[in-house]
Parts: sequence; structure tokens; C-alpha cells
Amino acid sequence: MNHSKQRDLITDYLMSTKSHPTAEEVYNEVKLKEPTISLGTVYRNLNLLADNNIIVRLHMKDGIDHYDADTSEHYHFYCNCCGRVYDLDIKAPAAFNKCIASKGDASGHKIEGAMVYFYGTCKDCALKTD
Amino acid sequence: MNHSKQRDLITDYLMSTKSHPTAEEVYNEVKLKEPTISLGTVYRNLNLLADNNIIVRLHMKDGIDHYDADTSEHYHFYCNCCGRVYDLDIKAPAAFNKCIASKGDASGHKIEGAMVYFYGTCKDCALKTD
DNA sequence: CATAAAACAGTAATAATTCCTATTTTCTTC
DNA sequence: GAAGAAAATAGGAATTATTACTGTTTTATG
Repeated sequence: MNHSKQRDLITDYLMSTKSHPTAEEVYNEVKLKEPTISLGTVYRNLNLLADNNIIVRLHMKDGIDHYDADTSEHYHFYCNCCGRVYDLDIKAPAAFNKCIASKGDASGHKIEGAMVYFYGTCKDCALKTD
Repeated sequence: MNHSKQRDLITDYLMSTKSHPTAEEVYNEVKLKEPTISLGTVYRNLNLLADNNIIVRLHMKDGIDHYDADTSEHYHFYCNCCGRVYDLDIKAPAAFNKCIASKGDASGHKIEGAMVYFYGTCKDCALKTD
């Protein structure tokens, strides 16, 4: 993987935010600093970074991929109302992990991991609908 | 919600299979019995049924929606290799549920539920790659 | 049976993402 | 530092899952 200005900008932006942006949002943000960057480049680099475990790809129920440069184990919260993704402070609950690990090959399938995220109504949206 | 032959066929097919088909797969299957059905009708009905909690919509990491007529609480397994979705016999582990319930509003967000699914290599694919 | 609401088939439109190509940038070696 | 090969890029076209639209048919109801 060669060095590239565009990839650095993408990584830098992801590291600077906790908003779990989509490719489109990354594109709009990075374009401010590198106006000629193309959307294809953003997608290619996000995939490259995710495939190499430098960033994390999040599949939430809106069907749009979100990205997170924080690769430490933590859980996410998806707001059904506004679609924003938040970090949860729940630190990899022992109960969850034990449970996931214990599943092993009971089913005959090789279980390598679990996707877990929480959803509901976020703080902001709860205020608005009151 | 009025009665409709097309919706019945879709529901019947979903109840007859454990394959967690996509809209496209439902379409192809139902078309065998009702050749003039349109893909739009399949999508509309799947959404209608899912919105009314008659079936369940599954968002796996392939980004394509899968559907399941089994609304009893159970977990799913996604094969990274072939993309098939399987039921897991893990019956709503108490540890998981307790954990999810206990999260409550610790974060300030109203947590209404959790998305959980497992992934890895399924039995069939494990055999093939040996 | 008449009417209104709901559902339909068929097709066009959207939207997220990937693919393609000619050009530019990066890395390596001299 | 220049030259050549590999990697990356911009820009746009293509793909794919899904939704929206429209005129017609089906269903429920009085």
C-alpha cells in the first residue's frame, strides 16, 4: 500500500470525528481540504482501510455503510429517528463476550464473531418529540 | 390490509422455508406459482409484512435484506463465504438479554433493542475449503 | 351490483456502490 | 536527481437493490 495524500486526509478526518460518517459524508468533508478528490477514491480507500483493519465498517439498519477509525472494542447505538450513530460506553460486556465465545461450533458452523449494535431513539430526538 | 393472493403466496413461501431469502429469491420462487407477479409487488408486500411484524427483516453484512417468517426470538448466522443465513439454536441467551435490558438509558439514549447476529464460515463452506 | 379503497403489473427513477480508463503520483534503483 | 514500474487518482459510466409512479384490476362493503 503506497502512501497517498487522499488516503491520509480520509484517515485524518475519521480519526478526528466520533460521528461514524458515511462515504458521502467523508467525501464532503475531505473535499473541503482537497477539492479535486473523487467519490470513487473515497470508496476505494475506505474499503482498503477497512479490509486492512485500520478502520471499522459498520452496517446499520439504514443499509448505508458507516465508518469508524476507533478500532477498540466498543458498541454502537443507532438512532431510528435521525440515523445518527453513537458510541456506547458499554465496554465489551463480559456476559456478551462469554456468550459469543461459548457458542463455538454447537451449530456445526465455524462462528468467528458477532455483530452487535443497539438501536432506539437518541437523546436529541427524544427531546424533539416530547 | 386487504386480502391478496400475491401476499398469501409470499407469506406461504416464507413460512415453508428456513433459507432466509432475499426479495429477489422470494420473487423467483413465487413466480413459479404466479408467473405474472411483479418484483415491485414482492418488495411492497415484504415491507408491509415486516412493518406489521408478521415477518422479520434481517440486515446482514452483504447489504441485501433477508426475510424470515419465524418471528420467535432466535439468532442468525451469516456465512461470509456463501452469504447464506442460518438459524442458530441458541435460544435468546439469558446473558444477552439481561445485558441488553440493563443498558437502559445509561448513555442518555433510549435503547429499544439490539441487533445481534453471528458470522463465520458455514458447515458446507468449511468442507469445501478443506 | 356499485362504489371506494387497496393491491397489482410493469416500468421508470433513485441511490449507494463498484467498475473502467487514461493520467498522475509514489516508490525504488541506478 | 532521472527512469521505470507499481499504485493511486479523477471523472464518469455501469451495476444493483430498492422505491416511486401510473393506469388497471381486485377486494371488501353496503
